[in-house]
Amino acid sequence: GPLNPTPRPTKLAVYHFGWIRPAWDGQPPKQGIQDSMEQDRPDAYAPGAIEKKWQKTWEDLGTNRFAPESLRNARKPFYNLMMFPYPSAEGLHVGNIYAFAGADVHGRYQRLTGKEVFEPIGFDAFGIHSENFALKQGVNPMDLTPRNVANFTRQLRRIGGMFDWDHTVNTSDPAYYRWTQWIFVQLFRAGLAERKEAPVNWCPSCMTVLANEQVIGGLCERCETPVEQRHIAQWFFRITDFTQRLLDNLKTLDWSDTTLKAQENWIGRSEGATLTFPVLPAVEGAPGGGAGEAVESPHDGPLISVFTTRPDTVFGATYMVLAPEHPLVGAITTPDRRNEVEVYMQEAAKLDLVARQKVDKTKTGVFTGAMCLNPATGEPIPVWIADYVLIEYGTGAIMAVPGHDQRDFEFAEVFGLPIPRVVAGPEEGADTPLEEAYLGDGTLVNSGRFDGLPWRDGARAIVEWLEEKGLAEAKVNYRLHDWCISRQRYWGPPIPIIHCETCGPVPVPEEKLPVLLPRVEDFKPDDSGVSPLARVEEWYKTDCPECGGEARRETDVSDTFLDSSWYFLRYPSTDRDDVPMDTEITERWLPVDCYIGGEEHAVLHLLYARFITMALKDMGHVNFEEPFTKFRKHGLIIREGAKMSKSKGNVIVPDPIIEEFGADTFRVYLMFLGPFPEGGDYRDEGIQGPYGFLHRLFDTVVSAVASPEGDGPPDPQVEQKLHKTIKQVSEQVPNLQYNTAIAAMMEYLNAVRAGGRQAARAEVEHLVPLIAPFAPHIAEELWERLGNDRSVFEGSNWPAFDPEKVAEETVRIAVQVNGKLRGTVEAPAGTSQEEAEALARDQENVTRHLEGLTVRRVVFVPNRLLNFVVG
RNA sequence: GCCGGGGUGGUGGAACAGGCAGACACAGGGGACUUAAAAUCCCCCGGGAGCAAUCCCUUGCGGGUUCGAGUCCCGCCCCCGGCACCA
Repeated sequence: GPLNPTPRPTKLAVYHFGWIRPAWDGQPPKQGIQDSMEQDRPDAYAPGAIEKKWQKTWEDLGTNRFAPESLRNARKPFYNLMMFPYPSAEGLHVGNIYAFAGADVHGRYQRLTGKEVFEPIGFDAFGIHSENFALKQGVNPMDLTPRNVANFTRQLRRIGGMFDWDHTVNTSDPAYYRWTQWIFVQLFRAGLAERKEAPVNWCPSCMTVLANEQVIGGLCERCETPVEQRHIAQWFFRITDFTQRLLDNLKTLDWSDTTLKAQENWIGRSEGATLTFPVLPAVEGAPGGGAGEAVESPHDGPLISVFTTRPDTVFGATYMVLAPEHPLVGAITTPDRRNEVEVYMQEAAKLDLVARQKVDKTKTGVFTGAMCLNPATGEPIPVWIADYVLIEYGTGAIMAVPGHDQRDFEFAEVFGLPIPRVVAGPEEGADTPLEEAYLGDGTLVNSGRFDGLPWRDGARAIVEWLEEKGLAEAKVNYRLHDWCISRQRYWGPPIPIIHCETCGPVPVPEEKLPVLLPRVEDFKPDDSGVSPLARVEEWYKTDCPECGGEARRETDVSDTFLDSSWYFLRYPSTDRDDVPMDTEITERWLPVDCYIGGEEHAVLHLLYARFITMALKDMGHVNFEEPFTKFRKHGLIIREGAKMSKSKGNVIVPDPIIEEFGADTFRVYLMFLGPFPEGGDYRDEGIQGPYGFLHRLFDTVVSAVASPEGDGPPDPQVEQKLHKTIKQVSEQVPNLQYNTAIAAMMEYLNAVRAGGRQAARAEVEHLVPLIAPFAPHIAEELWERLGNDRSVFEGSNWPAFDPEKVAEETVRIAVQVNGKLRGTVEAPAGTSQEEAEALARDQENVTRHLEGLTVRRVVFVPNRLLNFVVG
């Protein structure tokens, strides 16, 4: 250690495996507070010095770095991925460290079991977040980002993760976004990227378009400003072409259940039918229509088609509703209603999404004057427009069944429309009045020849019946929309398209990539609906790659989520600048073996990454379609009852804590707070526990090495406990049950030191690799002091337990009388019921409770419990 | 409203597959060592009764199944996260 300085090692060109004894240059590092208190004790735990020493050793020897050849030839590859951070100006926060430490524990564990673990980290540096911060500070993001990245890198090294710094990515680096643009071009060529004018979510504060996924309850997810609707030409990725595959593949993934469920809900599959309602010609006076007879043939007027999940209720459809934006509104509105309809449409357009989507808002709407034929009843029904019908879902129009849809019920009540019953519950008849929409199970009533059918069968029969007339079609609808990737901002990869008046949108040829983002001092977005790049004429003026004529570059940049949708594909191939992915290396290392990240990305990032991977598979660029074999979410760190945030003032800055206690202690503490997948409650004093534990561990191992008694045999009971501990930790660590694994090691160390006894080396040496994933520096130091000349992480140092030693020799059997504990007996394992009963009856407290009572039954669970049932 | 997850000491949290509730740790109290501190070590630590042995109560609430329920079933209450006029 620092006390035995050895010559400075020469940097060895040996990567990853096969390095020789680590050495250190002997310069005493700057000491933390705890270190300085220990400076007069030669064998005291000095985390600051130990951590400096080992970080330098790992760095000098390239312990965690892969040479391209090592990547190519790996025999037991394990790709351990964690979600890369956005490099904020504030630096790493505790939440980042929690996530990275937890993922690093997993990677280090895998490595201790002999896997070759690739654990990269990078920076999600493009995006509105960085840009807004740069604007606020009046700095150019091109200057700010490298500073933040440098600071993050320093902090990341300090926490002792086994990151491969030779394979890092920065999404704002042209060497990276060149390939992000390449992906855009591939999608364009495959017909998966298209430009269309569409109503989009516009954040008036961020002054850009947001994807649906970035609108939370009608508010911008970033600044919580109410989102407006705008119509702009945008680039969309056709993720909806993959909907069913994205849904079906979920079954094949080893992911957290909650994450799978979130994806499933987001995709939002609904089964139902599209039904067609013919609009009746506007006739003066009474609207026609032969009552009682179903429509027999399609007619030549406009048709309104609706999507419904309840075609069985079509007999109860007493009116129709179109979304105010529905294209047919203008065509069908009768002249006398035109003014009122116009006014309503304008009102609806003005409302922002929050106001419009208020569920408890009183229903509003207006009659268009048009009538439709209900295809089932043949009755004319009025067509309304109302803002509770959304243009973006289904067909933008509904058949309203007030008896069996609560929203329709409320609307019908406001406007005095009829509310017939067409489904009757078990206790109900055809005429049972409706107090509210009836949504339960039941059979059809008031539905002509379908009366009496259970509603599911009725639905099928009615669709078949209407299908024959060409008025219905079974249909599956999804909630998922195409992914709008255009952003009218500066800090992102320019979309690699050139607009030519004669050729239309032309992709920038692959060999001309990247389209460099120019340095622009005035990058403030404005309300114009176009990117600040549209103000840089010398940049956007260009020639058409096809006809050579004058053309204009696309001035929008792409969504940050596109940057992060493929970064894991790039990491192993960063040695190649001629291709996005090295085929051989990609086949060897992907898909990712284990991905650990926050649940906040359960739908956005994970869905986009799956989509991009699927698209690349179809185009032949990769040979798998699901990028993450296994995904585990980590929890959140709570402090003072809330998620850490600057506004709540409950943020913990990690650097001073690492300075005072060391990264090892901090890591162990974070992992000990609570179950990793659930998170935990950060309490400042709590770090004392893990600190004391590592301290005792250090003292115990050092004294076992130094003292002559340390060479003696292990105490049999301690040894038994050791094997049980190895078993427990080996089962829990791979399942991310870190808190209980640490507790087990603490318990074991307490047993080793019980009564202040001298520990034997044989009792503690296996503890070192067990703690190594959590506290890698102290583990290396102790491993060295135990006389090993190679890293504890080299080879397969994870200890095995001896099943015979795990088996109990004596057991404690609980003795109950009528289920209440009245004593325990110690007996050899495997003691029979008769023997156990005899032992139990020897106990005074047991006999006292049996006295004068008849034992009716005895329940015996071998090695665990004996229960006398008396009465 | 719908879909997840949860409710256990002063606190964070343990508890295999229905079998000794409260592991491990923090905070608190007492002690050893020390001029003093740090570090380390030992003891106590859910509530109530009792000198004690011991007994009673206790896992959000109310029922149930069982020899036995924190764990399973039924009905509630509350908290957290996600989705939400999605037809």
